[in-house]
Amino acid sequence: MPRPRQALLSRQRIVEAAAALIDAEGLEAFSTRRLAAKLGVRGPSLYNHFATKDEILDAVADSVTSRVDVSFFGRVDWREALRRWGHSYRAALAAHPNIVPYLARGPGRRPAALAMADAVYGGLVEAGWPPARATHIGALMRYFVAGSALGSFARGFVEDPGLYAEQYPHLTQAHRLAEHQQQVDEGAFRLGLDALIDGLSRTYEEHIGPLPPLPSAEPAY
Amino acid sequence: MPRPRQALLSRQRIVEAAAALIDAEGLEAFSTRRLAAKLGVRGPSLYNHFATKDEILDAVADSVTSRVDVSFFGRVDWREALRRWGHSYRAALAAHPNIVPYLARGPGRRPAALAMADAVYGGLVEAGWPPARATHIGALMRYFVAGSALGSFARGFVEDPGLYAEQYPHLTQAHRLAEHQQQVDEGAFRLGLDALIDGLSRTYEEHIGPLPPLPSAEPAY
DNA sequence: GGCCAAAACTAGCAGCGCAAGTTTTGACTC
DNA sequence: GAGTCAAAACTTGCGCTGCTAGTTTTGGCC
Repeated sequence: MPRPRQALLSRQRIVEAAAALIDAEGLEAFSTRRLAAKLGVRGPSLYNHFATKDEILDAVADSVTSRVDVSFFGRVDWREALRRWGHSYRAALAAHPNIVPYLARGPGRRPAALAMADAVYGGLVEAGWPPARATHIGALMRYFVAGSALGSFARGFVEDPGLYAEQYPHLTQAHRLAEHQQQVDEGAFRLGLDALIDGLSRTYEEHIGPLPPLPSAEPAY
Repeated sequence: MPRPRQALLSRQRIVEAAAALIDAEGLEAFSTRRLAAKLGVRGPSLYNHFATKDEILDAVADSVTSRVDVSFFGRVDWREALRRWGHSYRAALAAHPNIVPYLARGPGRRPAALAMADAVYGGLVEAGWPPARATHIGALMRYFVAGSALGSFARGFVEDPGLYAEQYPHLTQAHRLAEHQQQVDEGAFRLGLDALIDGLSRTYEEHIGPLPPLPSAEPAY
């Protein structure tokens, strides 16, 4: 087939199909030929729109990042901003866990990732954090969120009671973790995020200054 | 070459060479043929010792995990145990960052990973944490450590001042992050780990009971 | 109406994981 | 000591991979 009257492909169509393929089958199963087949086209046609496979992955990664909400930095108390950002960030990544290892390479030249870093860093500095500490907080939040979205903790345990019973005296119930996967993973994330922000608040009070009381309820235990 | 008088390969030799290759060139560049070449052998010979490529990766992953120290769980205060474990865990993973995405799939059936989970969970329950919370703490620590070892935050920013100057008002210094990569990444990890443990301590006091004072110094700011 | 870039194609390269079958060696059994 | 068998290397080959090169047709612009 030579050039068709109506273009079959577009960057957006490719990115959407790529994201769907990665979600469904994982990063390793994602190949240019399989992606092309999904789009009704032969492999090399993709190279009319992207220079390399990595460029496609970059575009998918940035479309995921673009769904993270950072609008509240500079608008609400930094603790609350961090909390909302954390949840939004995790939700965006957990919706596409298979590209998280790729995302974790850092912002590179991806505009959405850079815009997110800009908003977070700016908001923290404005809130009184020294620049070096603002950098650290942005980094440690990425560590925690990326780690939590990278792969389920609960699903990492095999559903085979016999495996644990013998050798691992405290893991006799581990085979049931997969049943409660979402509660375990989300509960752990919430506990960690609340603890993190709580701990950072104390650091702030010790080294920077008093914090206003937060109107919101206590973190759920 | 038929069967040699002295076996050229062994599981241990393969695992060591595989770890070195992954460290040097990354998970994607790691292939059975390249690994075999490094060992002075043709690709398929590896299959006399491992059934699949994944089985080799499993063995590499477990050898990394086996270097994490969990000996202090049940022997020192849980806060101190968590702190030491966190640092040991991160050091082990950061020494081989390229296999972290593979490791993050969870313990599976790898003995070192299961032994680590067993020690941590047992120690936390013994310290008074309810079982569900002990699970959460194990999970959130893995999130944080794996995220921090997965990829440098600092190196994720391109060393190109021009990229940031125009569009990202707060990132004018981001191009210099790579210079201070280790300080940034380790500083962020330390700040986060201390905050995490601090926050968890308050949760403990609120819901479980009083904590003894810790003899060690305050966390460095 | 002529020209050129765009967007599809086919063919092909070097490398991939791994299965199948071959050969030689070493250890064990009688 | 002879016979047997598994172990550990090999070669060959399949279908897959990312990507390059060159081809054909189309549509928009001057």
